[in-house]
Parts: sequence; C-alpha cells; structure tokens
Amino acid sequence: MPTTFASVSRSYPENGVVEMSAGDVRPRARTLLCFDQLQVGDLVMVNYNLENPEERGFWYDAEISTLNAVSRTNKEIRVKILLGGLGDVIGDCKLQFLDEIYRIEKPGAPALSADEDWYCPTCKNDSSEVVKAGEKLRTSKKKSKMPSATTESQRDWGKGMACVGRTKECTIVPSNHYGPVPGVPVGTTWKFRVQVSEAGVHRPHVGGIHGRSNDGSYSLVLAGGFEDEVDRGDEFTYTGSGGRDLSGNKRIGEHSFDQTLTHMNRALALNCDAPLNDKDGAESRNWRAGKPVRVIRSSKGRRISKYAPEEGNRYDGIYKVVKYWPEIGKCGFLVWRYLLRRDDLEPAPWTTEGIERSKKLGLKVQYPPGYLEAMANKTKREATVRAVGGSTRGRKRGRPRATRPSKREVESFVLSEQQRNLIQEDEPNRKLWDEALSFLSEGPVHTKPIDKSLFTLVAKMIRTLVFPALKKCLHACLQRSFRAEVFSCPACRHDLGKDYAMSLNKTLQLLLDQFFPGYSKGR
DNA sequence: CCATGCGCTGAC
DNA sequence: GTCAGCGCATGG
Repeated sequence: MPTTFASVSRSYPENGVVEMSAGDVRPRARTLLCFDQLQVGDLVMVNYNLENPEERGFWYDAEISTLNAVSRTNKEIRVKILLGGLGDVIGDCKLQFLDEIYRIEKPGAPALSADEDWYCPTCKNDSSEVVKAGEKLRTSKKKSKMPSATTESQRDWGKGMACVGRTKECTIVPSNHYGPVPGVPVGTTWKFRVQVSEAGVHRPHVGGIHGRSNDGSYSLVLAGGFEDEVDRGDEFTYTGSGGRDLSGNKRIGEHSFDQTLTHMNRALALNCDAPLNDKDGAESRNWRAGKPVRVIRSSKGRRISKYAPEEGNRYDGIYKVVKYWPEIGKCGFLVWRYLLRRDDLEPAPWTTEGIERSKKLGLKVQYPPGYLEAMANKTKREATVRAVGGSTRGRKRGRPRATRPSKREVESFVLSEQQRNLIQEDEPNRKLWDEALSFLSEGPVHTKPIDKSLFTLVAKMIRTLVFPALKKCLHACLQRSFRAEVFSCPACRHDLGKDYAMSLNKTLQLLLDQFFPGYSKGR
C-alpha cells in the first residue's frame, strides 16, 4: 500500500460510513488543471457525505469510475467509494467538493519518499500547505483574503465560463505587442472574452482597455458599456475606465465618481500622436501616426451599435486615436472620451469586401473546445428533467427522431502538391519546414483538429516575419513600411535600420498566401 | 504585494 | 427579465 496510506486508521461502523484520518498527504492543487492529470482507475481520497452529498462528510478512498467533461475546464467525476479494499464498493457518487480530492498511489507502485511529487506535477509544492493527519484542509492564502472567504455562497463558481482561467497563452507575440496578431485575420470571432485573451488579441478578461500607462494601449473592446458612445464603424467614440463603484466584489458597477487620465486611460491617450495633456485632452497632428490599437467589437454592443457582431467578440482591425478629451457623460460624472478611426488595409467585416473575405477564410464563431457538446448535453438533461417532472401534454407522439451522432468536425489538413513543391524550394527555411512537417507526420493528420496542425505549422513560419532577426523572409508590408520611411517591422516594431537589406522570399510569401488567403495584400 | 476590471452564469 | 458576486490576468 502507499506509504501515505499505510498508517491510516479506520473503523468501520455499522452504518457503513467510514471515518479516517489521513497521514501526511499533500493537497491536490487548487487549480482545475489537475483534473487533466486524473484518470479512470486512479485511486483517490475524497471527502464525501453519503447521506447528504450537498455537505462535506468523511474521507474515503475511492476509485475514479468515470470522468466526463462538463465544461471547458471542469470534469464531472464519479467515484466508487471503497471500503477496506478494492472489492467493497459502498457507494457510487458524483463528487460535489472537487477541491477535496487527493490522488494516492496505485497499489504495487513503488513507494515514494515524503517529498516526492507523487501528485500532479503542475501543482504548487509548498510544504506549508501539507495537510497533517487530523488537520482540516486549509484554504489557500490567496483565497482566504478574497471576499469569497467570508461569505458562504452555495453557488458553484467553478462551472461554466464565468470564472475559468486561461487554458492557452499566446506566445507568438508579447503582451505589449502593437498591431495585428499574425495569423489572426480581421473578422475572427470568439464566443468568450477568455478566448480573445488566449489568442493574444485582447488580454484582459474583463477590462475594456489593455495597455500600459507609460507606453500606450494595445487593444480595446467595444461592448456598449456607455450609452453615449457613438459607433459609425470606421470611426467611434470610446470611454475610459474607472469612475465606477466596484464595492461588493463587482467587475462593473454604477458610476459614482470622476474618471482620471491614469492607468489604462493614460495608456490609450498615449496612442494619440500628440503630447499628453491630462487636463484638456489633445488632438493628433497626424492621426495615422499614432500607435495602432486592435479593436474588438462585442455582441453586447448591439445595444447601441449596428456594427457589433451578432454573437461573440470579433476582431475588427487596427484603429488610431484621433483625439481625446474630458467631458461630463450621461452618467453625470466626468469621463475621458476618445475618438478612434480605422486604419487598416484588411477590409472591415461589415463591408461587402469584408463579408466576402470572411466567407473565403471560412471564419465562424469559435467556441472553447468541448463547449458546444457540453451545452448540448446540458439542454438534453434539462429536457429529460422536464419530461419526467412535468406534463407531457403537447409533446409530439411517436418515436423521437434519432439525433445525429455528434461527429466532431475535424477538418483534415493535407498539403497540396504545389505546396509541397514550394516547401521544397524554400531553401532558407528548410529547417523550420522540416520541423513543421515532422509535426504533421507524427500521426494521421485527419485525427488532429485543423487549428492545431495548421497553426503550429504556420506559426513557425510567421515567426520569421515577426522577428526579422530570424531573417530570410520579407513581407510585402515591410516594403510598404520602408516606402513610408518607417524602418521597423510593422508587426513587432523591431528596428531594422535604414539600410536593412530587403530580399523578398517569394516562395514563402506564396505559401503563406495559400495558408492565409490575402496574406501579402493584408495588413 | 495590491488594485482594477465594457464577463458570465445560476439563482431569483 | 434582473442581479449578485466569483476566479482570473494584468499592471503598477
């Protein structure tokens, strides 16, 4: 038996409820990531109340019998509760208190020393958080400071997209990157803000402006938060942040004081091609010369704008700050207002050209992996509950139509003959291509979702554009920049110097045009 | 470390 | 339909 369990004392009362105290065991990490480390058949220690699953109960050892994804980061875990040994199953339950799972070693596995990481390697390994025998689970330091520590809300905040964290991080560009994110065309749409963050297009999950107060702003989200904003598509007014009463652990709230030109408001003002003026605002000398802002329109903006997408959050391209000024808003308090104007060669998504392009690129609202399936299951469950609990009057008779098996849409990615030839020709990038192609040949291509295979493949190529230090390819937009006497990479702002030797890698450009139609014309 | 925030959802 | 209130990433 595992060392962590050898000394556990147990008694087996008549009612079958087992009370046990653990030896020294390390808590499972607080992060949901750890569920990815669990597998069916794993032995775990769980806290469960057999009488009333809504409450905490006793510690049991158990075996995971099923693991189902119910949302993007959550899994539903069912365990067989074991008594005395693997054979005696005294219960089969769905776990309510997911924080209270400890994984234990499998029988027969070599014993681990006390300080070895026998649990999820991504967990924090803080010895002060080891739970000693007889000790209660401690809440983490951070959590105990949060307002939630003092309330006894019954709600399960772990589920759904309200409180999830990132599962991916964009590394193709840094977080202080100005301009488009390579590989993300105008019109790309995500259902949730957290996905926009993962894509690196707008990093904050909640905040409307992303920027640094001593640098500038990189992106903003138009979500119709202010009634007195005007959106004309190619031009819109935007309002700064702050001035809201966020008491009660809120993320948005009533306006109750004046905004100041600090933090993100200052950042956005710095994008304007004018000396900063935090008293009266300023107007750009040459609006196009300002720093570029990625603009995302949220469907929430439909309230006040007809340019907002029907669903989700859409990347609409690069805008510049024309001017900014303070004014008394409809809310009755001083707000900082900004005028933004579009400056992007990629067509706006609402134009005929843009619609055409989105269609050609096959842009559709992107959902988190497993989200649609989870939602479908949920509504199915609800329907079942309704059908069982409620009246069946009015329902159609007869055999219900069989639901189509939810075949996952996995597009295959196969290189065309021409693409293969071009890759052969692209001598300067031989190494990168070899690497990329080896990824493709790792397994049957059709089993990998297209976003993974294609993205990984092309991301490597794009790095050669974004970081010209990796040289060898030059993109049409660079030539444009140089014609305008801007001697830096438009993507990463890396200074190339006036005398940078430009030699266009036509082959690579052709390839990129194939992967991202319109690539050499865009941006 | 601390403060901020144009989301999101289950519960009324 | 309204509303409280959560984790998290981010900047300072």
